[in-house]
Amino acid sequence: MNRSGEFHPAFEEYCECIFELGEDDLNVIQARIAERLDVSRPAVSEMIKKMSAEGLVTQDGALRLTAAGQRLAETVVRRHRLAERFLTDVLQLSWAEAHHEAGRWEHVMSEAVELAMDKLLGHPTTCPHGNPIPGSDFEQRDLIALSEAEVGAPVVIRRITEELEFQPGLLEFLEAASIRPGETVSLASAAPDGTLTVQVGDDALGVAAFTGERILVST
Amino acid sequence: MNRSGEFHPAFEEYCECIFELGEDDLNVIQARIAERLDVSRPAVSEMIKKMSAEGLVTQDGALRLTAAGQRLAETVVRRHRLAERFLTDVLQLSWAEAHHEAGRWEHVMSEAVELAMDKLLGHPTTCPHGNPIPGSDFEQRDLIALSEAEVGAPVVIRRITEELEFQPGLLEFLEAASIRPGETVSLASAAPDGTLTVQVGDDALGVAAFTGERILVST
DNA sequence: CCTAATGGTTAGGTCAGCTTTACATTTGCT
DNA sequence: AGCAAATGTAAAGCTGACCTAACCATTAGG
Repeated sequence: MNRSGEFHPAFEEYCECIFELGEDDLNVIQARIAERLDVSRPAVSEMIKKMSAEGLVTQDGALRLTAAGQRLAETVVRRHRLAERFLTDVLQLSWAEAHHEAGRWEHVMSEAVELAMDKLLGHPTTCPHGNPIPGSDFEQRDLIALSEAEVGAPVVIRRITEELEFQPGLLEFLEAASIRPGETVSLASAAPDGTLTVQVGDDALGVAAFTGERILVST
Repeated sequence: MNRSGEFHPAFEEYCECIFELGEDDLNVIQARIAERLDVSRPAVSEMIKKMSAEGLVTQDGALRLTAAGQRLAETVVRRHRLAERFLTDVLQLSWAEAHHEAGRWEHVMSEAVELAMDKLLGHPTTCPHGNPIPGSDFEQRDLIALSEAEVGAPVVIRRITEELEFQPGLLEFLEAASIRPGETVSLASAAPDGTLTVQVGDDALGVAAFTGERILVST
């Protein structure tokens, strides 16, 4: 396996997870990693220890990726999101299929493939859900949560946060309802408990508070 | 991992190996598998026992794939060769890169990807080295070994046998020398020990006996 | 300020897929 | 037929990545 120096699916998976937790503005702690990767806390503890020994993370106070860890994480996330773009744009898979597939591809793509795919796709800056591709010339713009949008005002969907990809079936649901980057929608109403009613073309759609806070839009 | 019923990289690898040994008209025995997969004979013995229990192979007398084993093998080989085609034709990787990459992709591609890739590529019938893609409408034609060709007579390269892909560096060498399916070459001479001199355009190229016996051509 | 929940770690165990060493068979000649 | 080489298998052990049970440390609120 280990043909090219690095390459360690488990380390890659953990680095990616830490990276994405940071992206989602969540507390980067072992317990969160355990949840996302669906493994026990001891498993994470053990793994972090090994990664620490390998110089991928530090644990002085907070859990942080080292420069090497960051590099590895960005590589994996980049490959994941490029793969997703390829799978949806070229092979016409659905979001959900693409997401699962990419979760395996990311550990298997070589640098040559990464480069070739990037070129083939015309150097995309985001994955199909709008999350930025590390290393691309993605430009940050001011986004607000869908739940923060003004009722009645049109907004453009920009990004479905990585965290939502862990909600079973949600990607399929959002894709089917045309809640995807680039679509213009508006808030029909917001219930006191945070549940939203979103107007998508002629259709109204109920969106849970948790979800509404994790869909980013521009005004 | 195991989301879709089957999926067991090790079993896949062994089934594929058995399938390809058969393709190459070699004795399908554990010792050959051990060599090809670069593992110890006991490892193979153990694995075969498990695969036997899973109904993938039988061992009554000769080692044989069952119907289920054959199906799995064909799926993996099909994915491998489709991936190779994609990697060379679309992503412009070299043979050698494609071969290594495909060796990982084959275990990671879903059926959806397999179908989409097949369509994208226009239902190819062979991999870049000319080996047939299982499930495609590949048509067997009469081929002879390059070593059997008549000296001076032009022949068309059709197939670089799977066995040669295990010779380190050979794929790169052949590709660089334009020994690839579709090319017309001729035998300039054949030494008594079987070593060939092949005329490729304006260049002459020495080819080992072992290699010459495993490159198939049509007259 | 104390308790309950949350988070990290230790200890001990499992499982897959390997390894080496050793031994028992085949096979393939001459 | 006889013997060396080639092949299969048993035994014991390793490693990576996981698990549960149990325990301590920390945090957050009422």
